[in-house]
This record gives sequence, C-alpha cells and structure tokens, in this order.
Amino acid sequence: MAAKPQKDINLSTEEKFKESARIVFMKKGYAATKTRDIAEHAGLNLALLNYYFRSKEKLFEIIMLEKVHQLFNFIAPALNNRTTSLEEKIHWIAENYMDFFLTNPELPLFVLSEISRNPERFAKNIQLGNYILKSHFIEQIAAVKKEVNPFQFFITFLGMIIFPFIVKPVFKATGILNEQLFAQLMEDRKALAAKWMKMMLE
Amino acid sequence: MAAKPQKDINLSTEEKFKESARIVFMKKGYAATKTRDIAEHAGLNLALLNYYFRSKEKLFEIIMLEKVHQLFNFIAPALNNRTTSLEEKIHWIAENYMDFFLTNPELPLFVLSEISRNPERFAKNIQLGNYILKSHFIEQIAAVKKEVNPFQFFITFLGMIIFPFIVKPVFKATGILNEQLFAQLMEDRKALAAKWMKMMLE
DNA sequence: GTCTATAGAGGGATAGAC
DNA sequence: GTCTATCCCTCTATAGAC
Repeated sequence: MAAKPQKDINLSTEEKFKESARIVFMKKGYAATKTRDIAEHAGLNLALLNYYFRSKEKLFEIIMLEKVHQLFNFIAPALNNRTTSLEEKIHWIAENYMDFFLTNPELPLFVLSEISRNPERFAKNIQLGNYILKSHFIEQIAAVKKEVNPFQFFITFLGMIIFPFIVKPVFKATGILNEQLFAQLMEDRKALAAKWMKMMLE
Repeated sequence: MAAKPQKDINLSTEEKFKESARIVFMKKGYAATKTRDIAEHAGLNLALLNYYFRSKEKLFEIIMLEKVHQLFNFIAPALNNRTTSLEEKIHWIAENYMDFFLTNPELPLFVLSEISRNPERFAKNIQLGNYILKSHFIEQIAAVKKEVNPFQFFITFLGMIIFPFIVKPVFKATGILNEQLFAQLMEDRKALAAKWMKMMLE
C-alpha cells in the first residue's frame, strides 16, 4: 500500500493559503478577517498572499464561490433525480443532507450571512433559482398537494434540516446544548424529518 | 388629542446615533460597519459618537443587547403562558411570531450571525436556556408526545417561522422571490405552520 | 518563490477651540 | 454639546533584495 500522503505538509503554498482562508473566513466572515490572520494560520509570509491571489477580495471570492458551489451542487442534484419516487427522495434527502451538514456545520450560516451582506455578487445565479423551482422534487410535491404552493413544503423541509445548525451557536451559548447532545439530536432528526415531511404531504 | 411627536426630527442627538446604529449595524454587521457610516447616516459629527458612547464597541453592545432582548422577550413569554392550551399556543405563536418577523425581517440573521461570531459575549444568558427548556409549551408538548425529545418539535416549529426570513436574501438573489410574493407566502404560512405543528403532535 | 521593509489609505479615537 | 483638525495604529498592498 502506498504511503498515505501527509495532509497539509505536502500542500503547495497556494493550497496552504486556501486551506487557511477557508477556516478563517468561515469562522470570522469577510469583514472581520485580516490577511494577517490567514498568513499566520498558514504559517506563511504575508506578502505571499498578495503574490498568489492579488488581494484579500480575490482570495475571498475564490473561497466563497467554492463554498456556494459545494453547498448548491450537493443540494440540487438530489432534487432532480427522475428515477426515484417522492418518498424515496424524502428519505434520501433527510439522511444525506443531514450527514452533509454534520460534516459542514458552519457552512449554512457562513453562506447565508455573506450572501445577505452582499447579494449583488450572486445575482448572476438566476438559473439556480429556476433549477430548484422546476425540479422533479417540486413537481412531485405539486402532484400530491395541489392546494398549497410546493415551495412552502420545500422550504419547511430544508428548514427542518438546516435551521438547527443555524441556531446551534445560540443554544450552545445559553447552555442548552453541547456538541454531543446536538449530534444525537441530529441523528434522531433524520427519521423525524422524513416522517414529518411525509405527514405534511398526506 | 395631543400633537403627534415628530419622529426623528425631535430625537436627542444620542437617540439619533442609536437609531442610525441600529440600521447600519443590522445591515452590515459589526465588523463591516465604520463609525463614519453611522455618523453620516445620522447627519452628525463623528466626534460626537465617541463623546456619547466612548467607542464603537460600546455602542454596538448597546444595540446588540437591545436586539437580543427584543427578540427573546417577544419569543419567551408566549411559551410560558399557563392559561392557554397547547393548541391555542400553537395558533398564537404561528400568527404572532410571523407578524413580528414580518416587521423585523433582518433581526434573526443579524442576531444569529453576530452571536455565532462572538458567542462568549452571550454565555451569561444561561437562565434563558432553562427558561425555554422548562417552559409550559415544552411541558405541554412532552405530555402528548413522550417518545420524542420535545426540543425537536420546538426547533422545527421555530424553524418553520424563522427559516424563511434567513434564506430570503438567497432566494431573492436567485430571482425566485420578490418582496410581494414573500409577504404573501408568509401570510399563508401562518395557517400552514399551525396545521403542520398540530399534525406532528397527533 | 520567498523574504524584509515600507508605502499608503483607512478608520477609531481624542485634543482643544468655540 | 458640537465642531475642526489631527493623531496614530492597523491593515492591505507593493517595492525590491535575495
């Protein structure tokens, strides 16, 4: 078996910067992040950041775009799988979205707050909106519940999964939650979200 | 009838600063806000900001505390009304929380993102956590659904109401939503959220 | 490619006149 | 209380040696 590549150590300088930028930007957001924070986190010289990325803004755009794509490219395809039934989709989404956010817990609040602070930057993504609105999942929902706007179900289902990750910091600060309890609740929530969603559509 | 007090015009200098600080901090967040932004928005001299509030940090703490209290002091009492049935609470909450956020649409994302960026500042609010966990609403939920942690229902119900306001900027940027459609969806959502919540508890 | 040194702008805060 | 002027530190970005 080949030697496991030593993570971080063998990364190129550029990759080390990006890796640190992901961590620091995600934690502090664009405005509160200093280029020095990123350079120090990476253990690299500050001047190199500008050598590789020209500016803080440019580096941020790279990371942000990457995170937005990571998020939407995971969420969107599941909605458009034309080979699965509505019930199958619901179970798959509840299970896999939850796992995705359990491994990327900071992603939703980061993306949502940065977009809301600077919406112009994302106005180009109009196709994404239609992609979701005209997805197979939405069609299937519309077919079983004609009276209600299917978007209402979609947003509720998404909220069941994502909202806990958004309010976690608050409940942690108030002492209601710790990481272990949260993980357990989210594990249980996979089945609950699927059950509730199906109930809403009956 | 007494003359209506002229809003804004007759405010004290201190109040004018606070009013502008609310708007600018809510829109940009702490880190991206410049004290000059606030002074300009208020049409006042920058030096006066420090005269009245000592520092940007102190002014922010005043606004932030005010917003957190506004949010939690609205949310919490409804949960502890011992004179209403579970069903009555559900209807009241769906209707009135929604109206509250319709008039304060930026509040949730502002409070949630600023707390998650600086959780230490709010570690003192431990009593709030227990206040919610031991609320009459949670007790009533636990009484009808013993198998599931009542917190799961609470977070879902809250998410049904708040989550749409958090993702609104994204869906606006992608062109799915405009303000008018959003308002209509939220109006419909009052009844839907109550119906779904009752369904989950049956 | 990587470093040191520093330019240059921005932004929080204060001194001091009125 | 309110103004002008300005201090001074921080932060982004670049020049230039190696």
